Amino acid sequence: MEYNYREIEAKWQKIWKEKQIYKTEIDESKPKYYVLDMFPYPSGAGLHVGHPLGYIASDIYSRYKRQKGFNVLHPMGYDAFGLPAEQYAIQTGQHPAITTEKNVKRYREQLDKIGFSYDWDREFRTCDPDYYKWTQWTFIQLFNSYYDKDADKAMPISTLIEHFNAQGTDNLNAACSEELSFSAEDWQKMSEKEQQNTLMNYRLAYLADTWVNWCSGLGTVLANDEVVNGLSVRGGFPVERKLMRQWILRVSAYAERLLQGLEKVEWTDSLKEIQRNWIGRSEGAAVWFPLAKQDTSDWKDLYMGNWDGLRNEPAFEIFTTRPDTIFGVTFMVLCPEHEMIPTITTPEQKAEVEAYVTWAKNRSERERQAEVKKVSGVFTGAFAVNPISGEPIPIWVSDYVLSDYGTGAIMAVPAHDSRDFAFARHFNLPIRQVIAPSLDEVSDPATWTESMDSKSGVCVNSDFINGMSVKEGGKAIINKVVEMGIGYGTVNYRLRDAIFSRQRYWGEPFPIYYKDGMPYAIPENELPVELPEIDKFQPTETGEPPLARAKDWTYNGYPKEYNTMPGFAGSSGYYLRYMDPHNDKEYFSKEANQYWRNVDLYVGGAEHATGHLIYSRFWNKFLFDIGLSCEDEPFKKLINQGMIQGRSNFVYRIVGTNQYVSNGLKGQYEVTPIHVDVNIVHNDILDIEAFKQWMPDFADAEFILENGQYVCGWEVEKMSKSKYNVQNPDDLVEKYGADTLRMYEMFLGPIEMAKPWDTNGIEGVFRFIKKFWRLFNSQNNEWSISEEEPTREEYKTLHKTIKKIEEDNEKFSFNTAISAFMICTNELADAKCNKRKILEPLCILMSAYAPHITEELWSQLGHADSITKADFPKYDESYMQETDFIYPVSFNGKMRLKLSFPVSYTQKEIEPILLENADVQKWLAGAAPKKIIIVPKRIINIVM
RNA sequence: GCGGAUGUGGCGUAAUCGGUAGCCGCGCUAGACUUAGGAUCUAGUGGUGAAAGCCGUGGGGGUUCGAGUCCCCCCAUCCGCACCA
Repeated sequence: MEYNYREIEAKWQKIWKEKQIYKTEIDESKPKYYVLDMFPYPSGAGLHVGHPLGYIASDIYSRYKRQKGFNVLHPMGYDAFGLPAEQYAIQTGQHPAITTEKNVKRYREQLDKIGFSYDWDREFRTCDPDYYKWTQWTFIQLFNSYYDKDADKAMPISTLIEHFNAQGTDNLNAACSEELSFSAEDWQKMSEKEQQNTLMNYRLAYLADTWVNWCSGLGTVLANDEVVNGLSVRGGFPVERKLMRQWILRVSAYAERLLQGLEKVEWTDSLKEIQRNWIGRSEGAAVWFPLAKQDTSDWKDLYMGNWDGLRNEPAFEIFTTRPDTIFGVTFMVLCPEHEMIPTITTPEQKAEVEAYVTWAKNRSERERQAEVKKVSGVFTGAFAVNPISGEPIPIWVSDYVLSDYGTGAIMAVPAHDSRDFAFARHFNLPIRQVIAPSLDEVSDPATWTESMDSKSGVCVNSDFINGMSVKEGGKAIINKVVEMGIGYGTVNYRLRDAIFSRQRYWGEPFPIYYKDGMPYAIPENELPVELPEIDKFQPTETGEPPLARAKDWTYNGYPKEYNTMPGFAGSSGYYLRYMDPHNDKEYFSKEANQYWRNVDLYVGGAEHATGHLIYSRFWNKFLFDIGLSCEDEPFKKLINQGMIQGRSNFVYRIVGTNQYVSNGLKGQYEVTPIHVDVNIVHNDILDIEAFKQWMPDFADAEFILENGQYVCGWEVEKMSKSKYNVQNPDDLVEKYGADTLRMYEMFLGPIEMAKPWDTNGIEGVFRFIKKFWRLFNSQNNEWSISEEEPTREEYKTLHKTIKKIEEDNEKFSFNTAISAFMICTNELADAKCNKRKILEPLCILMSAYAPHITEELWSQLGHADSITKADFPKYDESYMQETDFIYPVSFNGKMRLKLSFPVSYTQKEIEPILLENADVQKWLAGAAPKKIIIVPKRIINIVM
């Protein structure tokens, strides 16, 4: 029989489906292994060859683990809510559910053709009400929880209410938006609304006015990782800052645990580093700088409020990582959004400050980022007091201080901070050195060209901390401010709370209604809150989100929330749902979770480093805290597949003509390179007729050829439609079959490396597959298998391959494994080996890579059961043992010749034979060797 | 600017511990079969040289009997972050 991949692949895909060969159930008799691909968004464009790269790798590993006796969970589904479908709905009026359904279907068709071993019974989509019910349920749990820092976990909000009833805020150590202080009595006296408002300060899902990334082009708010260079990732619309009332998740409460958890997971260093940077832990001190009265100089007198209640008096809380430099503070800077600005600005400065604040607030994020180096700011006219030195310092406003990091106010130390330095130089503010390499190496800051940001050195000009190191000085200052009651050592994180509201239609509705302006959760037994039908997918005329268009969008007469949840809501806990996807009583059963626990291997792109991979870790940790998930890290091992780049081809048009010159001759003309469809170019040779028909412009093109051919130029670029370098997996499956595509994708190189896709190379893998087929079939394409006992050499080839494949599978080195299959096939073909005892185990080895052809051969070998049920062959060391070893003999480290010695020979036995050898003599040329190094079974080196 | 990664033939890549640099493919060259070849098979293929040989893993230094691999300095490319106090 001839190798007919179309027939074979269709046949087995059908049988696997009918027999539900990949259906997975809990099986306590086997160890579990959970392999997951990152949740795909089914886009309208379908898959290109870059997408399945990770899927193929995870599929190979899943199949391998099954062969090794594991019960493997390998599911797939769709992250189906999202902006593209909704944008399309806005343009065309077509419901996003219809678009999504269509795209999902296309994705599924493409995936099915590649022969993946997913358990499709577990498939779900984030837009299924059966699934988003649990997204909403989790939101309610977050809403009803707060973070207790002493217990270091989430706790029910009812516990917090008990605490308030008993002792107010005394002894409370909870994550919050703002430090509050009230007694039990105060609490009890509050109205329900006031109490609800107070609780909002602590909830893990809370409602607050916040500065957001507003994208008017999309009509919604975006997360930080959805904005790049001030433009939306989807659509590329400009993004501005806007103050809006939003749902927010208190992710920051988990910052430390998110950081610590990275120690426990096997991710790449670079990915962990990206997360560490994103979390951005920095140790330092919080210090209150009191506002000064005018026209006095003693600071206790200057200070308008009383000493003890500094926290609540007119004072500015600042955060600094360099408390050791506090004697070098010469001014203070507030962010333009700082609430104290209107109160402290003096009448003379009012107009100027207001103008600056207005300008700064209205600037787009893009403008601000583009002009980071440009110094701007304004003096408020007010002074603060340095509480340690007692000096008055001017208070400035500048947008180099950010409102959402620290407290939006800083103590400026221009001598030791480059940004403060630039600001001081620009506005001519004093610069005072307080850190020097040593006590006698003080210099005049007026002569400096940059600040001294280094953390090594000693404190100078710093009163009681003079001579101390940066570290000691910092500690001393923290002790001092604690003693004075005006500060404390603390840790700040760059990680911000996640804004969770989107002003869009195509997302999960919030299970929330409003009573007296306060949000309340809809009872859990009434979930899901289903997405309503609306007439148009646009905001209302009054600017409300699309859900405001829904008829009767109320709960017991109270209005429901108009916002929907963001894209990351549904993808934050999906891996847990796969464990028990059809459960309508709970998110997932305890039993399923106890068995499957967490994802052992997660495969996907590095682009999710700061989005999905932070949010889902947060989500999982919360579910861990409330006793749902039994593991606090969701993804044990993670592999980032490298991007597949496109390989573009070019033709060169001579400027001003319709003449095209071949690549080798283009230097002689002035030319414009033009992208040409890679599908009409073969091995860089242009199909001229196809080119002429490709576009009307080229119909009467003329060519200047070299050696009778038109040679195209090429370049590695992003794979994109506009560059005509997109490769579609369907076309390749059609032309070569899924097994060849799977193997070629893996053969390209290490999985985590970015590499260009070059379709030319696929022929080599196709040839290999056909050669592999011919091991089982004679030259006349007749099935031909011998039952003869293999030779020792044949066994050696097999067992060498078993060993190599096992090692390579374990380390995800699939490219080298395929090379091993090729070597094995070449050796067996050379030996004309068609023996069952060799080919059967080889089939099993290769079935993880090429499931269709091996299943077909397996069945022809007479097996009734699927090859997917076969065990991984056992490696037998004894076939590797050799009596002789061929030593490379080098002179001064350069390999010159090879000599065979019995492996049992020692240095003493080898040396005399070696020195007598004629070739060795020739190389020695009469000289006596200084030293002879013999590493057993490795190398001989003669030093001359 | 900071952090991370990567540099090996014309191309994708390979090389457990420091031990034969270039495995496996693509492409290319020659040949066989063929009406034909973008099919198949065989042989060759890092550079240079007639050959012996010499030179070769981004560049420069070092350690070593021996360095693609370890150490120091530099260069290039890619990715991430970027007023984070």
